[in-house]
Order: sequence, then C-alpha cells, then structure tokens
Amino acid sequence: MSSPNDAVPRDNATPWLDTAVGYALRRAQMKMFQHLVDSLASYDLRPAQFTALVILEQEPGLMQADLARRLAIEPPQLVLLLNKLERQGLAERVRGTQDRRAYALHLTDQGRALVGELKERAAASDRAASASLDDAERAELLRLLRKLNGDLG
Amino acid sequence: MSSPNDAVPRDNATPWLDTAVGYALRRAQMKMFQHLVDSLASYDLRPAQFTALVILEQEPGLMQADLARRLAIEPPQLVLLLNKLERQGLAERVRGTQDRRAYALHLTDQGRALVGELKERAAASDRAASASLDDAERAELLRLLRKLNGDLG
DNA sequence: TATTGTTATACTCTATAACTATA
DNA sequence: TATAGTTATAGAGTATAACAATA
Repeated sequence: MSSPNDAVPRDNATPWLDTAVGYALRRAQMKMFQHLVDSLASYDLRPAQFTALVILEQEPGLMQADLARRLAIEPPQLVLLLNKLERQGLAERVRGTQDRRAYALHLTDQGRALVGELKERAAASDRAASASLDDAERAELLRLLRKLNGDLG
Repeated sequence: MSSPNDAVPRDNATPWLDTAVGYALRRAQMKMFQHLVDSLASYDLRPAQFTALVILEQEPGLMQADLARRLAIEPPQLVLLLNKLERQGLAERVRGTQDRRAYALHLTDQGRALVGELKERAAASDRAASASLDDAERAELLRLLRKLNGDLG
C-alpha cells in the first residue's frame, strides 16, 4: 500500500483521495479561481489579464516575450490578451527605440488608476474564498505553497 | 492599500502577487497537475480518468450522474470519459435492475488489478512534485487545503 | 411530465507552424 | 541567419440545448 505522504498515518479506512495533496490542491484552486473570475467579471477581466496588469504596474517596460513567460502562456496567447487590454485602454505597447522589433509594455494612466482597485477586489476574493481559514492558517498556507513552488523568501 | 491576508506584514516592497494565496495555489496546482499528467501518460490515462477509477474502486455501483458530480464535470463529459475507460477494459456500465434508465458503474477485474499500481504511481508523483516540503510540511499543507475545501476530519 | 444518459454543437483555452519586419 | 511579434489553425477541454428511452 502507498499513500502520497507517509507521515500521514495510513488508515485503510481513509479514502486514498483524502491523502493526496494534488487532489486537495486542485479542488482548492478551482474554488478560489472561480471566486476570482466572479469578482473580476464586472470589469470584463479574466484572472490572467488582471495578473498582467499587476506585473506591468510593478515592472513597466517589459517585453512581450518576458511577460508571456511570467504568465506561463505562449506568445500568441499574449498577443490576444494585450490586444484586449489596449482596447480597454488599460495598457499600451510602445515601440522600442533601440530594437524596433520589440515593444515596451506599460499601463496607461487609466490602467494605473484601476489596478489598485482591482488588487483590493482580488484580495477580498482571496480572503472570502478561503474564509474557513483564520489569518494565521492562511499565512502558513501561503508560506507552504510558496516553498512548494520554489519561491525565495 | 490592501493585501489578501492582513496577518502578513504589509511591506510595500513585497510584490502584491507574492501575498496572494490564489496565485500561489494556481502555480502549485499547475506544477503538480503536470507532474501527474506525465506520470500517468504511459497508461494513456488523464488525471480525471484516474480519479474516476479510484472513486469507483471505493464506491462500486455509482450512477453516472453521481460520478459526474464527484469529478466536478458535466454528464456529457463523463460519457466520453466512461467510453474511454470501457474501451480500455478498466470499467463497465451495468444496466440497473430497478431503474432501467440508469447504469451502475464498476471496475472490471483488470481495472481493479491496475488501480493499486496507479495509486502508487500517483502517490510517488505527489511526493516528487512537492519534494521541497518535508513530510510534516506536506501533512500540514494537506490539512490546510482540506480545511479550505470544507472537508470534514 | 420528469429523469438518465446521450448526441450535437459551440465556445474557450491552449499549442504549433508559418509569416512579417526588423536585427 | 536569427529574433520579436503576429497570424492562422487545429486540438483539447468545457458548457448548453436538444434528443431517446424509461420512469
């Protein structure tokens, strides 16, 4: 017999799925993701579009290929995402001065004005969708997830 | 200013994304899910198909609508999933005796023989994809995720 | 008339290859 | 010849409506 974590007492009455981190992770992610989708719907933004705005606020001037890598999407997908953000007046492509193939990506004034409100919305969604945890548990969950992801800090 | 968890000291130098449980959760889930996809690829099984086998092992005789609900997929998707498991000789539909519209779902002998090996594979994938956590941390992560999901126990 | 499972269909997401314009 | 971005296209995954058989 085998279970995902041998530190968990292996009770034969415990369903296998209840011992799998990946299964619990998937269900948690679906729940929180859907909550965020609903929270951003009135802005006509999807989670990836919101994340792009947050990254561009923190690192203005990024190239498209770099932003695509940050979002873990392929360049062709990023084209569509950026087209939408430009149509919404939230971000813009600025032709590179040195390399005229590349674009430097920036938020517009409107985008900069909106992103703070979006972060508050998303933060509220984060808290609401994990309301069964207290603040200390949420902080510990975040720490463990970031360690799993190989993040520093 | 706002962050997803007010118990986390709100350092203005900390990028907002690093404070969001949902973002860390999504990245962790993608990493573990992809690892499982690779681990099951040689069996020509996807995670949802594997999960269906595990559920049917534990609860033989389920109806399709019930299994669909467990997997959080729509009935039409489950039809295709079951067709594939039947083609692979791992599960079968048995016409209900009382209600002849419904099917009782069961593993075949071959399915029962395989599911133990699959669970070991999946458990190894679970551990490998979260190798940056020690056993105590993995157990605590599982506990917090299950609490977030509203699971009992 | 309602329910179980199925089919048909469309919509989203994602991945790949081929194209353009610069370098 | 290589690279940044784009276009075109096709493959999954997912959701909805309509249908057949049974209750």
